[in-house]
Amino acid sequence: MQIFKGLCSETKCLLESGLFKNRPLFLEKISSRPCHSATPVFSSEEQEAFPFAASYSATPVLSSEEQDVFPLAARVVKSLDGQVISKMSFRNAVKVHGFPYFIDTFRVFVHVFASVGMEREVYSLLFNVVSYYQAFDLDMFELFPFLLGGKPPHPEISIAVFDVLMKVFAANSLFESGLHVFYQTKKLGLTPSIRSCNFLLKCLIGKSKADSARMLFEDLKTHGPSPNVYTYSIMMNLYCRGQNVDISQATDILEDMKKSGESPSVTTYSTYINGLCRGGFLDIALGIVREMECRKHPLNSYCYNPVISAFCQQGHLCEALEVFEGMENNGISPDHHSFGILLDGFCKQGDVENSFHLVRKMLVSGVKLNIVNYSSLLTGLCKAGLHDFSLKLFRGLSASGYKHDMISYNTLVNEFCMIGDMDSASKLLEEMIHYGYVPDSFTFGSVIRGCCEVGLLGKAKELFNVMKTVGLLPSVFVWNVIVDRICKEGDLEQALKLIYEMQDQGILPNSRTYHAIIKRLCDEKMSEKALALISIMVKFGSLHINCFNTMINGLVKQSLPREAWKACKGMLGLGISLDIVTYTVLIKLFCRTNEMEKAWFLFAGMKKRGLMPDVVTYTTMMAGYRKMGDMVRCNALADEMRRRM
DNA sequence: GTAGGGTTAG
Repeated sequence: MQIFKGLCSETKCLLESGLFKNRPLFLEKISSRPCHSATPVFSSEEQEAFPFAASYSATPVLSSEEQDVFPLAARVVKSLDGQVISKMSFRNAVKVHGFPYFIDTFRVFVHVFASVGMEREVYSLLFNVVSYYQAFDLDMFELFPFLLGGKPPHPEISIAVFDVLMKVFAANSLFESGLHVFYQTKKLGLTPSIRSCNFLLKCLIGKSKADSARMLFEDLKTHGPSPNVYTYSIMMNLYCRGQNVDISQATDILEDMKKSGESPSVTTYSTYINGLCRGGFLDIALGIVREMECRKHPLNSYCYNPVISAFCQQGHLCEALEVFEGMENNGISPDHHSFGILLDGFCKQGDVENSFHLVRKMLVSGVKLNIVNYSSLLTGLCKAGLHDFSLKLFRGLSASGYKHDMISYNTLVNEFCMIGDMDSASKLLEEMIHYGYVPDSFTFGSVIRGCCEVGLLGKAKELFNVMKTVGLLPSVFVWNVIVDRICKEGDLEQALKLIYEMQDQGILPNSRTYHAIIKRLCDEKMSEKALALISIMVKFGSLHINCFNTMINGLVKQSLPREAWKACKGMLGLGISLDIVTYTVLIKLFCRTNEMEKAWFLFAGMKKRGLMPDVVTYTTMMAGYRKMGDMVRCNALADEMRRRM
């Protein structure tokens, strides 16, 4: 065993004999005896109990040769049960002996354990003292000089202590103190271990202290200890996670690694691949996976899962499945996440058949479905219109011992609200409250939208106020639902009033808010006002293509082709490309004016651009030809549509 | 206590 290294053979024999195992006696006595630095370490009974310790019994704990005492005391401590340390209450010991004395004893123990590499015990001791300092609001900065004890540092022991202290501070989110230990350790001419620095870095990032993390990382690169592959992977994760992916910074990490001679690991790559997928660079991500396959670089499910997820999010389930199967063909078994991602993808599309096929595969592979997977299935069944079956599954899960969570409840509540089945939604809502779940913004949003769907605007507004009363800030989604309903009911003035109100409450209207207004203005043939609103909005931020499509559609409906084209050009000028809806609206424009050649030109053009015409596009074209009496072309298009759909 | 991933609305 490593901790026996360097011990004399007699002592080693004694330790290995098991004679001194499970003897918490020593610590208990030490901590319960009022002891001064000059008091002998061992009582007479202890000298009997620990014969080998007797020869050191005259050595004071805090003598001038303190550091020589540590390894000796370590031999004694090793013979005790390590649990003693973790069970020891710093607070109680301080109560018994008083702070000034006990902290001295405590320092000795920390050093004793550090000197023999018993890091767990050092961690436990320091965790105790830091918790005490926190509870009594003491100055953490005292701990560093205190642990030094006013002496020159022992190179190995001090590093072992400060490394753990850094970790304890980091684990408790005491970052200033953690960084202080890092810089003070270096000031003493010592080098903290890169492991502890990595842990501090990871904790900083975990608590959104990105700036501090970056500063620490830069410090490590320039002044050491040199970052290792873990350090780079942690930093890679900073730039690749969450909503704000910074792919250029992430790519710089790879460059930094190259310069420093560190090779990216499969974790570094999988994190980068995740960032690429989240940042919208799916093709590059897939390219990296393929290259890793070609180069026989180690790959695992972490590399494939983000790619599968990104394809699912785009609704490209065929591609997602292809990657999933490709991964299996490469000898990498899909894990629970791989299945979960793909299952959710199928469910979001309401593809019950493929979902259940995958469920069977999961069961065959020995992967047990969890509540997350079942939540996906609940959604899938509802998306396929099988709400009753979804509810049955929901009930069956409870009967099988699964515990529903907020998400599974919210999923079903939301789906029932979406089809306006407010009775079923209310029953579930009551049930979830009965089981102790507090409706959150999502629950309220769903129910408010449900009420709006079925025309219960009064009830929706009531719930909207309840939300505010219980301290839930309605999100922009909830505001939009209300604004949308009010617009649909034709009360433009009230809708605009609400938009001011939401701004006053710090919620910025988004493209969807304005879409509701633009749609209403167009429906009321007030296209000029809608155009004016769009031009104002463009100045404030990017408008979703739906706003332009609704606008252009309104102009076409009002037979204002010139204005429609102008809006279309304006949209292109902003760098927004025409989508299937825009093409369809423009095709409708030409069909109305019997300009079928132009309509055909657009129809062919969209296909050339890779935009697949949908049912609306086909039927618009077909209606145009039928109006012209060209049944041959009309039927040809009907055949083509049947073939493609 | 040196690194990475999946579930709820328009």
